[in-house]
Amino acid sequence: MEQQRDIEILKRSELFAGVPTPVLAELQAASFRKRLAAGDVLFRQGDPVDTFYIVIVGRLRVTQTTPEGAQVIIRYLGPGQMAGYSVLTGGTQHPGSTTALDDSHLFGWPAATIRDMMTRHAAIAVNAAAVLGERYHEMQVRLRELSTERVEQRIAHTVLRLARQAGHRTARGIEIAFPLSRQDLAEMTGTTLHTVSRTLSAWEEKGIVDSGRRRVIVCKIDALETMAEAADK
Amino acid sequence: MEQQRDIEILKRSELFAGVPTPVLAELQAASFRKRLAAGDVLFRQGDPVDTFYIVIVGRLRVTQTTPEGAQVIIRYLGPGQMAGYSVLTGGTQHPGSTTALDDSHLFGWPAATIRDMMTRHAAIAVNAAAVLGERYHEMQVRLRELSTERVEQRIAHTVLRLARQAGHRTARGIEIAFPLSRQDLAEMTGTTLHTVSRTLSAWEEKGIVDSGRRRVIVCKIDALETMAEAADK
DNA sequence: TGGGGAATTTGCCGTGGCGCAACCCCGCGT
DNA sequence: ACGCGGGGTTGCGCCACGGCAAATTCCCCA
Repeated sequence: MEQQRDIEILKRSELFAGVPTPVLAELQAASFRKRLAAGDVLFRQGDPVDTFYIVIVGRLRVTQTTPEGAQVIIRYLGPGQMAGYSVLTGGTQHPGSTTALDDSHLFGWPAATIRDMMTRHAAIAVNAAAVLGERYHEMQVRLRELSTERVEQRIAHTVLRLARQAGHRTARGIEIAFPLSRQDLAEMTGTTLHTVSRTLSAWEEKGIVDSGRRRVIVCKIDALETMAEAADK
Repeated sequence: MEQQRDIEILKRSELFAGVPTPVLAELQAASFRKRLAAGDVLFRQGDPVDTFYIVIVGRLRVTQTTPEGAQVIIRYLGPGQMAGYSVLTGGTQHPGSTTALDDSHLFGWPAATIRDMMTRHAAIAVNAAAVLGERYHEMQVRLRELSTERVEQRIAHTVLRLARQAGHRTARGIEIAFPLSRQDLAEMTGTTLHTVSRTLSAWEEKGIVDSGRRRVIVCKIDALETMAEAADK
C-alpha cells in the first residue's frame, strides 16, 4: 500500500536506483515527508547541512547569491532528484538556496541517516558519485558555454536544455513545464533580463519561439539548434 | 619497501584516504605506473574511458575544447588527485583532455578494477562522492564568478585560488608553482590573453604582482583580495 | 654567440551588450 | 470594474573588452 508506493518512488530516484528493496524499506521507514507551497524555501544558502531530500513531485530551483545581491541559477530539480547534496560530501553549510516553484512534495532524512546508509551500502555511495559526477559534468559544459559563446548562443543552448529536461509537447511546440521568467533565463546565462527580452523578441519575430509571461514555447527546435551552434565568427 | 611506500602514497590520495591497508595493498598490486614528460597527453577529449589514474608527482591540466577550437581550462591536478573521474561515474568518453605540465608520475588502473573496488568498498565510493561534490562546488563558484564579475575581479579570484592551491613561498611573495601563461589565465577566466596581459601589467605597476614568462608571483595578497571583492559598482 | 620561435606587451578601433529609464501589458484581488 | 504590481518591452548612450596588428623581449638550442 502506502509504503509500497513510497518504495517504488525511491527505487526510481537517482540516488537509490538499483538499491535492494529491503534497504529501500529501511530508508522509507526512516524518512519523513515535507510539503512546500510554490515560493517556499527548502533551505537557504549558508544554512547548516542537516537534512537531505528527494523530490517526489514538483519543481525546485537552486540558486546562489553573491554578497552584492546578484543571483545565479545553479540548476532545477524535478521528481526523483536530490536536494542537499552537501550531506553526501560532508559539507557543513549549503552552498545555495533551494526554492519550490510549484507546490512540491519531498522525502526527507536527517543527514546522519543518509551518511550512515551510504557507508553501509556501497550501491548508494556509487550512485551518489555518479550523480555528482554528472552534475560536475553539466557545470563544465555551462562554464565552457559561458566562456566561449555569445549571449544569443548561450540563451539558445539553455532554452534547448530546459526543453529537453522539462519539455512538454503542445500544439504550438515544446513548452517548458514550469514558470520561467526573462530574469530566470538571464540568471542562467550570465546576462540581463533586458538582453534576454530582446533576444526572445527577435526569435518570436522569426517564429522560432512563442513566449509570454513566465512561459516559453519552442516552435522551431532545429532553427534554435542552428542558433546554438552558430559557428559564424 | 617499495610496496610500502606506494601504499603510503595511496593512503594520502583524495580517493583512498581512510581505506583499510589491506585494500590499499590490493589496489597497489593491481596498479601500473605511468610516466609522462612535460607536454605529454594522458588522454584526449572523446577518448574511451578505460583507465583511471592518481597523480604521484607532477602537475597536469584538464581542458575542454569546443568544435570551433576555443579552449577552456577545467582544472589543474596535483599529487594525490585523480584523473579520469568518468571511470567513477560510468561515462563512456572523457569530457576533457589531460596534459602533463611537468614531468609526471602516476598510478594507473583499468576502469573495471576501480569500479569493482568501489562497489566492494563503500569507503572508496564515499570518497568518490566527496571529491566529485567538491569539484562540483568549485565549478559553481567559478560559474558564479564568470556570470557576475568583471574581468579584473575574475582574474584576481583565479590567481588567488591558484596561489592557495599551488603557492610556494619565496622572498618576493607567493609564487605559483607551475608554468602559467597569460593564455592559460585567459582560458580560466573566459577572456583573452591580451586583456590578461593588460591587467597583469597594471598590477605589476602597483607592485601587487611580479610576473614574467609563464610565471606569476603574488606580492601583495591583501591588495589582490581587495581587487577580487571590489564591490564598487 | 647567434638565431628562431614562443610569449608578452601595447596602441588603436570597433562593438556587443549593459545600465538606465520610460512605458506597456496582463492577471489578480477587492 | 478598477487599480495595482509584477513582468515584459524598447530606445538610447556608453564603455569594458575583444580583435587586430606590430613591436619587443626572452628563453632555448645549435
